[in-house]
Amino acid sequence: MGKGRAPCCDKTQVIRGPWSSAEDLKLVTFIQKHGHENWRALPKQAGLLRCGKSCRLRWINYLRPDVKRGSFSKEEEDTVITLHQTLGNKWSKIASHLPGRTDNEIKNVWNTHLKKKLTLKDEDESPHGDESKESSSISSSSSSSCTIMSSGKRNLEMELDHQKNQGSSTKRPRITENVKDSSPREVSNQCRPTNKPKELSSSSISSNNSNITISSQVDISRPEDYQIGSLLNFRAQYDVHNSSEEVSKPEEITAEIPFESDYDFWNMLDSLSSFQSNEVQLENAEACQSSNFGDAYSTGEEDQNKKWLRYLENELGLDATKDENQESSLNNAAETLVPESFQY
DNA sequence: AACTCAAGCAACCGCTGTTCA
DNA sequence: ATGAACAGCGGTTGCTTGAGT
Repeated sequence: MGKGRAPCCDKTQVIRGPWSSAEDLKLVTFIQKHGHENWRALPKQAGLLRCGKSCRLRWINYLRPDVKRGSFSKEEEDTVITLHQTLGNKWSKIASHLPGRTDNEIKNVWNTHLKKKLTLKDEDESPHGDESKESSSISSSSSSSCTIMSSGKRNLEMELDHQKNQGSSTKRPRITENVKDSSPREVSNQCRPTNKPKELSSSSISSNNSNITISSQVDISRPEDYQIGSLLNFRAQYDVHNSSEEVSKPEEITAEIPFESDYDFWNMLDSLSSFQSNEVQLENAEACQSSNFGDAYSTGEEDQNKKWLRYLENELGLDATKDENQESSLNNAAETLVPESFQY
């Protein structure tokens, strides 16, 4: 026996880089059917040319149904800041306090936003030594990513653009031509300073489901309940319709409320209304809360499985499903993606 | 319009902890 | 007790995108 560990996979035999929609679908399909008891064996069994680690990461950070996406709310940021003070860079520990957020996401937010904000805050405070500023400085960091925007004007424009578009449900996810990466970026950049509303892709599904996971008693078919539900864990301070003192400044409006993601969410919801039954959502969420996603589905939730797949495929831009035959076509597709030879 | 630069994020890398034979 | 196999974690990298010039 040689010392040292064998590499987790033969790197010459695996694909690296961004995941394609087809790969995502393969992975989700497989995990739904069989769970993920063995990450190392999973890629082979699922017909993926990926390292097991890569599959795991993709699932946990992106494909898992209860993953929440979009910009961090002020409460979430405050939670991260607070927890970081006590836990340090224990991202997974911090993530455990933020339902639906992944350690990777929190780490990124910390490194890109929060660290800077705290640095700025320190610089602001140190010359004056004014402790009383603390709360305001953190809430100015409220920033969520959006406050980082240098220009309040731009922020305001975003908000106005929002309002302008609210009546329209025509905003659709941008389907990139690049098959290599249909997914993550468009979604996660919702907070980027731009006048063009960001569009959702596959991850919006996760955001959707995560909110249900968080607040299973909430009727997600109603916007107000969605709003409450999505923020339930953060004491639901952000009533979109009630302006608190924090939203008195234009710069802070978009920062205070993860509104853009909500907006996208509703557009998406419109287009998917036929799919979104609460029961399905709740049961999917419950299923996914168990560590082994597949187990829940092996209990005879075949129907929901199909719907979930259809939904995912739609989100991934593999939208071959427009009519009543959606389910069967998707199932066929899914079946072909998972090697038939593989049997548990 | 073209270019440069910085921000943001997904994915990778390598290490550690845990489990099991 | 030992070491291999595996999952998980945290740090880092590299690509994409939008803003600024």
